[in-house]
Amino acid sequence: MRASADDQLDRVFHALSDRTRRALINRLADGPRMITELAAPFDMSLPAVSKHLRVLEEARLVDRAVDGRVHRCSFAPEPLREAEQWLDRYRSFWEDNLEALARYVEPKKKRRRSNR
Amino acid sequence: MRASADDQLDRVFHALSDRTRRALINRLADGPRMITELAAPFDMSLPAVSKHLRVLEEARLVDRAVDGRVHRCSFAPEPLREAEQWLDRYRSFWEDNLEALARYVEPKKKRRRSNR
DNA sequence: GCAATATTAAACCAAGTGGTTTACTATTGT
DNA sequence: ACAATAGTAAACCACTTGGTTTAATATTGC
Repeated sequence: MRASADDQLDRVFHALSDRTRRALINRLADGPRMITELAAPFDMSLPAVSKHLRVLEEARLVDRAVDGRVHRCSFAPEPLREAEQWLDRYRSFWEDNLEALARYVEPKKKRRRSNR
Repeated sequence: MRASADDQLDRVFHALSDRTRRALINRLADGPRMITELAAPFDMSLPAVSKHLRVLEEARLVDRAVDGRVHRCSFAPEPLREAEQWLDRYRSFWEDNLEALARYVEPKKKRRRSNR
């Protein structure tokens, strides 16, 4: 029943690929919230938000503590670190671009990593 | 016809949510490749890979230069920077976790950002 | 000219997505 | 006991996804 690292990255990036879910993360980063609270600002039904939260939970980006009839959701940042680690392998590429831009507007520094 | 920043993030994270597409990016990071070359290691049909490349192109993660019958694809890193910038707003959260772990295994440094 | 090569197009399919509405369950306050 | 509240479940829908296979198009080498 081994969930591969690829499975986990699939789930995390998928979870992040919807703006409603990104907004939910953003609100949760301010602190735990019950589901009705979380859903309030969104122009969609409560079950719709509930499903989005489930996707976030499956990606382990959200934890849920049930207390009576209230489900209190909290932000679980760890998977974002995994996503960031994947991106990090390509950081030098886009940083090169920034450097290229810097060279263009302010041609002072010397280039690094010109071999591509 | 304004493509919002959210649209772009939707497309990029969606593009990254499939391991085949992540693997394609990984190969392209070694340098431009024609499509047949790119498709070779994958256990799927050429049209399937072609579709994945289209998804990557729509997310602007891949550029294509057509030269005769050969389409040469190259890695376009810029959108990864945008994705990383989104993630960056939450970096302190998972770095806190690393600090917590560090404190646990090697309880020497003092804590920062304990207020959550 | 013609066969081989590189690639997309089109039609199809099963499964998944993102939303709805209408129940339903469980808990709480009075 | 009962009404209100918090949330999920289930059924449904249109659309998308990720794959297939079978054309079709364009270019190249001989």
